[in-house]
Amino acid sequence: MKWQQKNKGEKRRYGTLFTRKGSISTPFFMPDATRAAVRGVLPQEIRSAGIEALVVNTYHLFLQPGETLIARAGGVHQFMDWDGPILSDSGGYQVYSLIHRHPEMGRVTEEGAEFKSVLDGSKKMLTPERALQIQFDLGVDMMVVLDDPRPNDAPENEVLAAVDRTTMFAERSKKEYDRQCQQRGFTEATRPLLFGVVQGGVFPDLRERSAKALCAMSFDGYGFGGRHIDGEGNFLEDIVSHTASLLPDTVPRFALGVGTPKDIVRFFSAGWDMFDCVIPTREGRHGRLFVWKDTLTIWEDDFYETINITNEQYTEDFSSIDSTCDCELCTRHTRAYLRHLFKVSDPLALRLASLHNVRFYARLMERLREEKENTA
RNA sequence: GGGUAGGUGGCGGAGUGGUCAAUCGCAGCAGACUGUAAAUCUGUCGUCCUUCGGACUUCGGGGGUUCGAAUCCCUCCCUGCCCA
Repeated sequence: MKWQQKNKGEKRRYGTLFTRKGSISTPFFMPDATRAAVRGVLPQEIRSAGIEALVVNTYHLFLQPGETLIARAGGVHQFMDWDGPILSDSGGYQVYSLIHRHPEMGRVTEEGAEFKSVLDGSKKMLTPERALQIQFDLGVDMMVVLDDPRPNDAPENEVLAAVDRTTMFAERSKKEYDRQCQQRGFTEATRPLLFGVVQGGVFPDLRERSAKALCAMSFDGYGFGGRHIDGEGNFLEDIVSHTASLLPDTVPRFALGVGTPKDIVRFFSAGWDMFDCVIPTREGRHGRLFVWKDTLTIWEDDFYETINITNEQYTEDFSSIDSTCDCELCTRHTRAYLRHLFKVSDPLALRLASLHNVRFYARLMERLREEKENTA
């Protein structure tokens, strides 16, 4: 058993995920350490913020520095100094963000994803098998199969084809996974977890088709693939709930790339357990800070707000970013100081802001777990 | 003292008779960001008016030429560089 739910049968799920690097209470959030670093922040600081697991990226580490080097370094944990569980995304998102959004950057074929490297333009082939091999070389604890996400405005026939390709990729991935486990001598207790990713875009029947095919392969967990918002930014509540309902309730559900704090709460309420997103770090680097509205519970819609710290109004604001936050930034510095650090482009600004937002996300997950008695 | 290059919007710096309220960069102001091509990108950026629009005042100062001047002429002021 890799995941155990404490409140069986309920939609909002509280459980424990067991990985070979230890167990984690769900729901939980993983900051993205795409290139084996949570941009600008030390692993120790991430840990102190209450984060237990990270996400690294197969495609990016494959390109640089290469999985062989990381293997020689003793694996990605040792390489980046992170003891806790690490999940690697497969490069499937890059199929979407690089190839589908910029067709000149590559193409997806039946064989796999053919990328034009973002570093030097050279051709890089990522087959489902290769993606798995790389993840084994990285030495991560949770793996994701290569998938083929499509934009939500893609026509149904295109999404159907992507679903079937994702299914085919998943089959090959599973086969390669079993082969690798055997070859590397992993036991049931030491093997990394493998996640399949449900595609199907905005079409319920395609989500069903995808989930059904994947579930037949018995993955350790399933991901919500593609995007959960439409072109206007509306949350696709029905698709998110529907997709969760298609999955077995005995395994963890991973909402890939989710999301804003509000979206995470929505996903959780729809039955999802694991999250990762670039928002806390990227938006932190861009000067947007998450702040609690402390009179409200997280089940209400406006439980937080964001402030753009570079705005003029904070020039002489000597209060803390969030008086209820226990991060380095909030306990020791003022809004005016952080604004100043951004204005003079000091790297410290990026670090403090990222760390604060990560702490906000970690605290959000704590509150999701703590405030369960308030669930209706 | 002689020569020479120049003085343009907060700064740097284009433009050298109309299409110039004036390219562009920086700074400023605001917005975006969801499995990271992101310390990035977008908008705005003389003043005033509610606007896709309009009005007004600008290119060192003053005067002039012209239907029309940041651009041409005269004059004054100022700065850099070179020679004494």
